Amino acid sequence: MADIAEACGIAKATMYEYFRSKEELAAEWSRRFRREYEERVARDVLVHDSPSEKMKAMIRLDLKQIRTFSGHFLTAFEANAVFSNEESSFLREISAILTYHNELILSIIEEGQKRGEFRKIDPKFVATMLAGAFLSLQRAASDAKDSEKCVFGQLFSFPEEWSSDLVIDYIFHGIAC
Amino acid sequence: MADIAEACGIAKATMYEYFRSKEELAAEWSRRFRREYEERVARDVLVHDSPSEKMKAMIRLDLKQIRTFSGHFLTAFEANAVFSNEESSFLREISAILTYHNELILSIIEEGQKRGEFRKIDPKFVATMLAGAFLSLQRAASDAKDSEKCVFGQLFSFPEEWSSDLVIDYIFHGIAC
Amino acid sequence: MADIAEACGIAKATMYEYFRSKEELAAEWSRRFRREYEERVARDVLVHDSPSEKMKAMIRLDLKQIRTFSGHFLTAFEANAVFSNEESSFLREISAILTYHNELILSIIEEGQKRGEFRKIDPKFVATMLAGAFLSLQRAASDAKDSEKCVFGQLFSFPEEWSSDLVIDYIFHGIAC
Amino acid sequence: MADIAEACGIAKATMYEYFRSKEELAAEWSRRFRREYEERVARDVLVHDSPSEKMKAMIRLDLKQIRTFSGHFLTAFEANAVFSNEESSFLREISAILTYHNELILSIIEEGQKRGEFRKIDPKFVATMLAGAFLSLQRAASDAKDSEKCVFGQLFSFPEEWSSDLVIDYIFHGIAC
DNA sequence: CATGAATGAGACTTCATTCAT
DNA sequence: CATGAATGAAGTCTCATTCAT
Repeated sequence: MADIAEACGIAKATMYEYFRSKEELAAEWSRRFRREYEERVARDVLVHDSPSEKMKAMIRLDLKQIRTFSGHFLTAFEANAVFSNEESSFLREISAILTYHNELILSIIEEGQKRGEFRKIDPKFVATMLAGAFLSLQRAASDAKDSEKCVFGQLFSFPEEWSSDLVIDYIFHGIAC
Repeated sequence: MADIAEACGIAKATMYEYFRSKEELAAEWSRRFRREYEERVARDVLVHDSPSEKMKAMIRLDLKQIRTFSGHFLTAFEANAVFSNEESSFLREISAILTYHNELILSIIEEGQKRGEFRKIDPKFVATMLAGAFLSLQRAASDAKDSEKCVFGQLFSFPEEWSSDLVIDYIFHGIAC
Repeated sequence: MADIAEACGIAKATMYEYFRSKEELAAEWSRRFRREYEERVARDVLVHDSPSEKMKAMIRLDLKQIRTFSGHFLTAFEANAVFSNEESSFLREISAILTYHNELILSIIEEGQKRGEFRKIDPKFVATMLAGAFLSLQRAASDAKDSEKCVFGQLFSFPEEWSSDLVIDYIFHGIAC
Repeated sequence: MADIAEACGIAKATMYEYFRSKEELAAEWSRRFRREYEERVARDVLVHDSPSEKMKAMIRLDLKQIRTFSGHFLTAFEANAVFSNEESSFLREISAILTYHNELILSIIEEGQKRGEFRKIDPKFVATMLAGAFLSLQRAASDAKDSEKCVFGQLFSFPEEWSSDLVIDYIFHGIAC
């Protein structure tokens, strides 16, 4: 709280005028991110008809998100490890974000399998793989920005060449020839 | 520190006979994990000749690790977000683990591309994707164990069916038909 | 201060237009209570000639006060324990209320002893006893209103039957046959 | 907590080695006081047969307590006003002390009325009166010790002459001739 | 070697108070 | 005159760490 207050140029006490607690601040941050993300999905992803197109659109959206707000999904993911109180409105929001993302992937995969566009792999497994891919890219992007907190950055830094086309190609066709 | 001491059945103060600080304890834990992992890689992965076989062996090893010590890679990954002091011996070790893992993948991929076994994709990108995949599986495994701290677990729980063959198939051939 | 402002339907800051500080607000509240009490004493108590009648009138007045504004004397009494800053205008006022009450009792008792209406007991002691009696009744009345904060209320609740006649009889003749 | 720590010559943090919270510290203090008081009552009061003697013994005990530990009953009484959280182990203890004291008085009075030693006055009322008397004496004693926090002390200071005989006489026979 | 006891530094939070508008 | 917004000071509590025994 002290660090955030200082970064905002206000006093610690001032933060409590806007958020009841640290918990509530984090929850509100998550809530806004989720709402914004859901709107974008509705606008950019769900408008497509073909599951393959939906999948590609989602990958493009996620990559754009990652480049713009590097850290959101990542923090959401990690927050789970740091906060583990019961009855945490923050954790509940975090959970809602990840659940939403997973179910989105799930529904796309399942529809794609029905239509014969995707192979028959356990869709939950695919969703897990994709979530991991985005998480890792996110991490790379975040390291690129803040080289002090860097782990992956020493090796990779999410360069421009890692376009959505590259990601789509990898996810659709794997590494084998 | 109190929790660890209790779990070990010793007094908090006793821990400082063996480790200079919490930081150093974590660093030592990472160090041992890395050494052990490197030994296994030498024994199980590097013995293979073909890059494809090496890759498959590595996937099998990582999955076994995940099922056995669910939490190590994950914690390593997340630790980066929690600890961000400069001059942290722990962070340096964490970084060493991830760097080792990445360079292992890198070298396998590059060799495989030379031999024509893998497609020409930026090997750093592939390493990032693979790291993400393992991370996500790890998370699923960890959620499966402790359903209270669960995020992904509400959907996925790393079932037995997610065999190394499934992971290999996905990574080698992607989701497209 | 926030609670009081809300109860008054004004902003916290507005309170500082009328009172320099929380301290001063409390002091003014005490001052008004004391003035009002002194007026009532002049009107209802001092008009009597006989000390016994004065004493009875005072008991009746105090009981009425207790039933009407349960909490004033009590708060005055307890405030002493909570606020203990030196140089407190509030404490000085509180002290003035209790001092006034004590000296009133004192003068009645002393006159009553001169006239042979009361036994020869240290009048200061009697004043202390009477103050305690009123305090305890006040507490009972306050508990009766707010049973959540109740301590005595679990046993006693200041019922209607505890009339001024009962109090007068007890104070005049004690418990012995 | 800071004040108590300083008075004990230890660090604030050290207090939390012995008491889980401020609340628990207060509760433990109350608990010990109550146990000690109950033991004394069993030893000095309940051994008597006649209710009058019991009453006198209790008055003597309370006065001795007041002179020795000035502040306990008083603080117990006032604590009720300061702490008003639900689920407060402290408040529960405080309540237990006052309830114990009240029920002791009640039982003595009722027995005394049966045996014809006391007049027929509502015993709950008498208990309330007596509690008030002790409270007021306690306050006087406390003021006498700490003249800075003094309210009553400006008038009264619980002199030696206020013996238990004086209190007994007053409570048994009142102020009238 | 092991530890009970102690603690400094810092975390989150509250509240009376101020001040520009 | 009234107030929304801001805050310093203080309060309760935690935790990694130290040290005498």
